[in-house]
Amino acid sequence: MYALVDAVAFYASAEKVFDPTIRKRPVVVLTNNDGCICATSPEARALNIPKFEPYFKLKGYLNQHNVVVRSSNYELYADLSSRMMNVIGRFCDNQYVYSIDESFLQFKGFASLIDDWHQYGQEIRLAVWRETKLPVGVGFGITPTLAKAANHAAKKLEGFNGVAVIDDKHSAQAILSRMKVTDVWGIGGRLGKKLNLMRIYSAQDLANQSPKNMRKQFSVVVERTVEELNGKVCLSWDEVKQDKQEIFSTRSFGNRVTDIQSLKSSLITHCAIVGKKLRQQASLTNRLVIFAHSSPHEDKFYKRSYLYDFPVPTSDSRILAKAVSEVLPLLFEQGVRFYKAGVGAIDLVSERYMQEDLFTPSSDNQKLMRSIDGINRLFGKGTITLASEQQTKQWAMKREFLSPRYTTRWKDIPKIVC
DNA sequence: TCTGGGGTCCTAGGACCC
DNA sequence: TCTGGGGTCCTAGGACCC
Repeated sequence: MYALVDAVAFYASAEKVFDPTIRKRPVVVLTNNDGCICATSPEARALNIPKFEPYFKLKGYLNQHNVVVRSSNYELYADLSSRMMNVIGRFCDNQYVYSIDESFLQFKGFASLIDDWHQYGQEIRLAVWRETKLPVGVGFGITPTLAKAANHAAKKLEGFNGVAVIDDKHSAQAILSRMKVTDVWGIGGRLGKKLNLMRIYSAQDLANQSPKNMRKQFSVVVERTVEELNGKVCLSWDEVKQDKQEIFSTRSFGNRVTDIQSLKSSLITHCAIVGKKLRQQASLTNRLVIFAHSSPHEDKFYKRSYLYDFPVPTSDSRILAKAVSEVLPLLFEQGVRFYKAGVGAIDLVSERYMQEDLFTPSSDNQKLMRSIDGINRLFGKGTITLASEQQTKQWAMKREFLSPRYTTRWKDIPKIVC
């Protein structure tokens, strides 16, 4: 048995944790640079506020309905996320944190101890609420895809109250026939349109298809989805939590960047982020993509990207940063108003199978990098950085409606006034 | 005044090689 | 009369997710 547990409108709910005055009000949270709306509380959803629309287009409507607007407060969300994940992790044999607000659970030995999954789901919800004040939905299923579907039902369909269980053909059919095909994990708008043309409208319609045929018409991914909807596990636990094949860090700038120093310091910050993520999954990269471009909404779109090949695969942030320094003059052009830049590690290999180069002595210093990761974990992000990250913060993002970092900064700690 | 997210994986098509 | 291979690598764009 698997479960998927995730938070209801996580960012919006996180904003409500330490601010009870907005608990009952519509809340929206914006993406980086206050660009788009990326989370809507149930009250905001009731006002038909769409997700991923540019904020400036909806400003008037939001004001008119007295909607609370917040910038993304990642420090807060990351901390609340780890608290939430800790609580959830107590309830299963195996937990895989799939994104900031959702985790898959696997039940092996635990399963024999549980006789009522519905009740167990409610226990999880209650524990998370009691300890973090975050509302979560719980879906149980005999495959990961069915757990996802149950989770959708738990939160979006009438009559489930936050928990849904798919443990046989019957319960699967009852839920899948009430779901649109595009509500299935992995089926988006484009595929949905094509499927509709084939008279496949509900999730159950999709489950009724022949997997072989779906592979022919679409891809392996759709084939596996159909199998999973029918209770056959295709995404084994190891596959669900597979290592990433590529790791990117990219960001649009708070203000357009026109000088080479700012571009450099942003790119090197991205290197540090990518390096850290590589080390987290014990991977090394053979090549780095480095890119920068102007706004796609501008008349003449400037875009350049370069591939940098390392003689020896690495996860050392300093070596990644050196690649940026080399490529930078080719990337930068005077007069361009840069809108976004980033780096991506592609062609990853496991640390375990690292192939040393006979002629290039390794300058990779795993121990140093691990120590830096440890110090930053202990004393906070940014305690130790590469010097070139620091040179300028001109490019930092815009966050006009930022709430306090209640749990990660002493000066922001909530005060109780009697 | 101007404003438009971030991340991952897959695929089709082209270039190139023998 | 008409016909012409197979593999690898790269890139851009598509698709999906939250």
